[in-house]
Amino acid sequence: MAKDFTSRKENYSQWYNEIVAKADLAEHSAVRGCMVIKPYGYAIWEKMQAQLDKMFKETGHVNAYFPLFVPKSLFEAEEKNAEGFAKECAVVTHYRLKTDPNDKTKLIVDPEAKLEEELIVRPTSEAVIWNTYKGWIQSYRDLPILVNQWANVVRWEMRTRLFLRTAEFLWQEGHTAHATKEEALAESRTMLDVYSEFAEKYMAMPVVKGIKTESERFAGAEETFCIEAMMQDGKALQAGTSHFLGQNFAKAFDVKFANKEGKLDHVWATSWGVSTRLIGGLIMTHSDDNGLVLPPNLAPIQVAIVPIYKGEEQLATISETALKIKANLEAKGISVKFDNRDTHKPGWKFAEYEFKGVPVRIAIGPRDLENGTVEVARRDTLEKEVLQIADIETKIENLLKNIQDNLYQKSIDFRADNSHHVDSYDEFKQVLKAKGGFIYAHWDGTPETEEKIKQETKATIRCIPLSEKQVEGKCMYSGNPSKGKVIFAKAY
RNA sequence: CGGGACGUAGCUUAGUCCGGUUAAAGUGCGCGUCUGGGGGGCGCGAGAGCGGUGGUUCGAAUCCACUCGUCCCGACCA
Repeated sequence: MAKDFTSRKENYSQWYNEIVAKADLAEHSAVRGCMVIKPYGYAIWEKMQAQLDKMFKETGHVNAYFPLFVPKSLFEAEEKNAEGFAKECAVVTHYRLKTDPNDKTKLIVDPEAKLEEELIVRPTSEAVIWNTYKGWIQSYRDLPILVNQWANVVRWEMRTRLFLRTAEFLWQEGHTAHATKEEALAESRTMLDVYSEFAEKYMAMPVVKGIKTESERFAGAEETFCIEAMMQDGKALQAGTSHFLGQNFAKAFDVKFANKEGKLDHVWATSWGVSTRLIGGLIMTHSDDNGLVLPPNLAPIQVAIVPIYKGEEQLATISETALKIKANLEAKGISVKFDNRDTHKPGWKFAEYEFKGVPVRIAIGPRDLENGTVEVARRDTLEKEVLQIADIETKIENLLKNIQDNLYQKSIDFRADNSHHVDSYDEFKQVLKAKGGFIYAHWDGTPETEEKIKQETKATIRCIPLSEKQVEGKCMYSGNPSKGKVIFAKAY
């Protein structure tokens, strides 16, 4: 079994860090707060990208690329957006280095090479993009613009954690322009649905779709929709956001179009994004005390085949069977690794695939060849069974589906067990302390109350859930009228 | 940015309080050998000058100052 693993119960943060390190997903880099995403971790990101990209295109979007740098004058154009991100921007002030006259082995910033205007390393791309859209849009015939970009952004965070919060991260950001408010609103809801479908079907991570309160809203947005997931420590993770930007950016960048009536109007906008943070969510949703657990739909390796053999001859015989199974599985679109490395023992490989979260492992040894069987182990439950080799491909295919469903169901159950409804503030504090998780409670809709609850308990309003039937009541804190319950939780 | 902890071989750590020969162990790595259905055994070998800089001292991993970085708890945030 896995050795030297911190358990979730012992120390949840340490457990998380160890999984990231030992499953070979990422490591810290020489640059403060920035990570190196290692091949195995990046492979998960590629799987996510491929699926999301497909879904974006199915909903009519196309990809483009905009620059990393944002001139300060553009950045400051949309006031609220600029203000919201100002505290965490990296700024380029010079464009040249030169040899240090005092030490020929060193370089210094050439003071002669100061930029006339500073460049902001994008924390998000609304500014450059809307400045560009200005040139693309004259008429309603130019709309809508449905563009996505895969990019990196930089937010100079104080405290970073691999995947969950890094100073530089990878993401996609969709930026759309529309002729009407209704269309833009519908777009932001469509993308919210894309995100939640992706989270639930591919990540097997249940999410609550909701609306952010004013204080949690994206800087520059009229409305922020979000998906919120629950991690195994009961804390909430904002897994994706979709913003209805109103006409804020169109006004800031003077983007107008002539409508069918020939009148000029400002364009309506949305933006939406998910990031490498999803990998953090994926880890914290499914993994256990033996390491990473990956849902089959996103696992870079879905099936690992481990031969057990003595001598080259036996390996050759086993390889024949193994390669046949591999080919048949691959024909079904299943990714298979036949691990015939002679440099590691079977037991070592078992352990490795286990903490790397490979959903299914097949072991084939001489005993199996005699009996016409293979040993199949599933990562989610750690169960092993010996199966007849006949039609093994269909059995594996079904098993993968089964694992995917099981992980999702387990997460749904976990969330249900850790969601609570409360009516009074005392009860709220007690449940928050004793159980954590999502707490549904009435709130009077004011930022003041929200802030006070945050100050007193560290819990924030994660969202106003969209699916809940909104039943009126009284705010648990102020006693004032409430339009419906909202979700409180401690968050990442 | 505030509070706390920590930086010694690739990794995990002992040694630091109370300075003193050649810095110790496990694991990992290399070679050989026996092995092979859950991180295998035995033998041999390579590998660090103790995060960095500057001080104190006859002598510094150990004491002092500064600095960089990491982790945890807060504040901020996707």
